[in-house]
Amino acid sequence: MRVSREKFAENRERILSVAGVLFRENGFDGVGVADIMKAAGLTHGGFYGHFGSKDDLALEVSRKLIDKVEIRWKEHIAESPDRPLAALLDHYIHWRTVDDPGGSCVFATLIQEVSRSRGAVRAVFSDGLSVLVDTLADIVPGETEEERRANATTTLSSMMGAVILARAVEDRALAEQFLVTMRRQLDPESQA
Amino acid sequence: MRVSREKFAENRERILSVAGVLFRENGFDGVGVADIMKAAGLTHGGFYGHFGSKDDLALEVSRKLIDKVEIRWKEHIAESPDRPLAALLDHYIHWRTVDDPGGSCVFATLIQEVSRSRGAVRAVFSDGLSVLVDTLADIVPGETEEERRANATTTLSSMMGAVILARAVEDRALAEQFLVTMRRQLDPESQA
DNA sequence: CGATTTACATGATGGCCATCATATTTCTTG
DNA sequence: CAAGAAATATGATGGCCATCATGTAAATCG
Repeated sequence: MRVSREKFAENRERILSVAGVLFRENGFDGVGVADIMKAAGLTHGGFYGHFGSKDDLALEVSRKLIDKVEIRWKEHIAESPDRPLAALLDHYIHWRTVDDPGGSCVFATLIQEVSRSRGAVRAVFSDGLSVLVDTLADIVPGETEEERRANATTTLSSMMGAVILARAVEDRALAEQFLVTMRRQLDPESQA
Repeated sequence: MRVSREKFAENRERILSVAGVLFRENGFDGVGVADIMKAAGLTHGGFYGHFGSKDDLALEVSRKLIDKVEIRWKEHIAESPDRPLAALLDHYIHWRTVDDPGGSCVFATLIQEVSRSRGAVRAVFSDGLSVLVDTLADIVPGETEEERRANATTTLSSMMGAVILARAVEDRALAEQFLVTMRRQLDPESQA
């Protein structure tokens, strides 16, 4: 059954959106094309009218999710010109991030699987991380440009590391320690 | 063709060892039973004479690799009583760790995949992280016990985060930044 | 040394998955 | 409104994978 041009575009977007959630929740390898289409309210066969392959979808989803991270970070920074780092950290180091992987930062969910791969998806992730370092370098403390870049790389590793470990730990209190202590350490002056 | 009792035990160990490398390199889902057996110099059928299932193997490998991390950390600490944290960091935050995932820390390779799962493997990883926090709490700076534990959780997140991100980045210089700046930040006084 | 056990090899089996072929139904366009 | 285009559904297809069944040869034990 054919659908309207408009519905078609809507379906494509829904596939992308649903795939973004499922990939982050279960990994690229943990979700099948049929799962994605079902979650989008369609059947598996129609997939190839929208995308050339699952890899193509993964690439497009990756790009979209990474763009979203960059945009969201810049929004948080722009919205709190007086304490941009604090705003960003309050947003990122949060139970929401830990408890809802499907709606969270792609890097905190898929970076290890992507690091094992070669090809376009890995390149997109790599470039995305580089952009985040640049973004952080504008808001972290430091006397010189060099010092700020150094601070940006450690801050990025630390915030992502804390979320990744908090997710792995079953003891809720310990998970909270990962979040709270890191939040405090990365910007002690301006706590939420 | 039957093999001696001794050879049997050797084979079992080789399967465990080879699986440890392959799992870390490709993820649990990225390696098949046949791959593992082939790498161990055997054929796929014999696998079930050694292990009940692939999941059983994954659990046993996880335990072994986590024990190995704990033991290695304690060795490094014991071998450098004057600068235990520095010794540990020099060992962990290293190109070797980044470039040889198959021989490196299980957490730095598999923690995200495990975090998505439920069950025994996840519990083992969770407990393992807890032990590492305890271990770190004995060697990080801090006036009070509480302060040291806080410091331990952030240190653990940060060192693992740095290695994970360094692996994801294709630009070798940026990867080095992740390592070097984190190494310096976590124990500025005693650099290698 | 013979009988039996047993570790491994070979070769199914069934399930899942990415992809494709075809049919169907609805939109679009003239 | 009719004819063609096109989006999706249904239903293959072939590959991969975990697991199991059976055969075989070597080790163990009496």
